[in-house]
Amino acid sequence: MTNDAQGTPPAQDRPGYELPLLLFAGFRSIIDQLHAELARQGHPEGRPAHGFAMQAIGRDGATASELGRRLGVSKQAAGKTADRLEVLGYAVRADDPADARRKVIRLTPRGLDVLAKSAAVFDELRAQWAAALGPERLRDLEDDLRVMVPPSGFRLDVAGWFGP
Amino acid sequence: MTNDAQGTPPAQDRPGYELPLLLFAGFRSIIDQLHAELARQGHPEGRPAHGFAMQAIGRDGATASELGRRLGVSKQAAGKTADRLEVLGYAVRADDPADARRKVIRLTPRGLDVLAKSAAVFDELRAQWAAALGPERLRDLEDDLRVMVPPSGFRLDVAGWFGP
DNA sequence: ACTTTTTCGACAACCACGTTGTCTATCCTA
DNA sequence: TAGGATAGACAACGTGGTTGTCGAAAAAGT
Repeated sequence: MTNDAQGTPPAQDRPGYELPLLLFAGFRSIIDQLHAELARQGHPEGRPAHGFAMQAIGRDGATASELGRRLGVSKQAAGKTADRLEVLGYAVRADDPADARRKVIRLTPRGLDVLAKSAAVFDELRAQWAAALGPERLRDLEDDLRVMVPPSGFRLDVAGWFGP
Repeated sequence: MTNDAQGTPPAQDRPGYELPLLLFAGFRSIIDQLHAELARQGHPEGRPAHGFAMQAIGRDGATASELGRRLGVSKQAAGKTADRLEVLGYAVRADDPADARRKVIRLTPRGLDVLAKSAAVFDELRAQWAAALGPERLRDLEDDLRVMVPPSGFRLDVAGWFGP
């Protein structure tokens, strides 16, 4: 036995702190490239948070409360994001004739365009990764990540990083 | 040739948008577990941003300007973070006798304790990944990420997500 | 040695994005 | 029909960024 005692962790060939940094840098790199490309394609205003919100709104629209639940934030925060999307021309709010309380947030054609372009850019970026890494290694990477991440949805409350 | 034409991207077996989500979820999962464990070990106040800042301060200390450069944020933002670390008891500021302008931010024993505990938890978490995935696959994952992320340092300006 | 330029820290104003709490209107149900 | 749950608006606040300005101190150029 070389170093499998139960005291200090055995033979960490690599420091553990690098893993989250690499994951974040990878995420950050993709997002930055996406938005650089979107800016080039006529959408210079979008921010990552808007992209996630629009994805969550989807083609069918959503109310602020629903959006908040999907994004893992409060309905007030979701409402503010919707305000911003409205100002930027990516979404509109409409009354729901069936329920006078609800105001459905729907994407405008411009918003749907961002969504479509984003999907295309994401695919293109993934293809670049596949070309650099090899398709099967990228699949492995994705599979491994899928194993390790909790199945719960993706929370986007990056403001206070949790905690009050 | 099955699908290597240069038109539309060939046979995207997987949608590209999942990759960044998985990367972020992996990062988020590790960070959340780290802070849950740190809270359990007597540091319930720490936020991810503080951890990164303390890492950047290091054992030798740093000035606000240096800290800002290391973190990729303005010196004012770094100064605010230092204020917060000071309030939380993780850092202190001291005059530099050699340069009356500089005020060196140094970690307190409590701050160094967070750093040490964080390193241990990161190692432990990485060991969990290695156990679940297999050590060589985890190494592959890290290597692949290292290939894809730009060599430039890790920017932590998560507030406005870039842009004004 | 003396001016000019750079750097540092502080202060202020502002913005983005989250939080809680409260309030009213509306819908659903017992 | 009364009561509870839900939607959205509004306010106050916290945190973490950003710019811009300023004075003091160090460095650099004559």
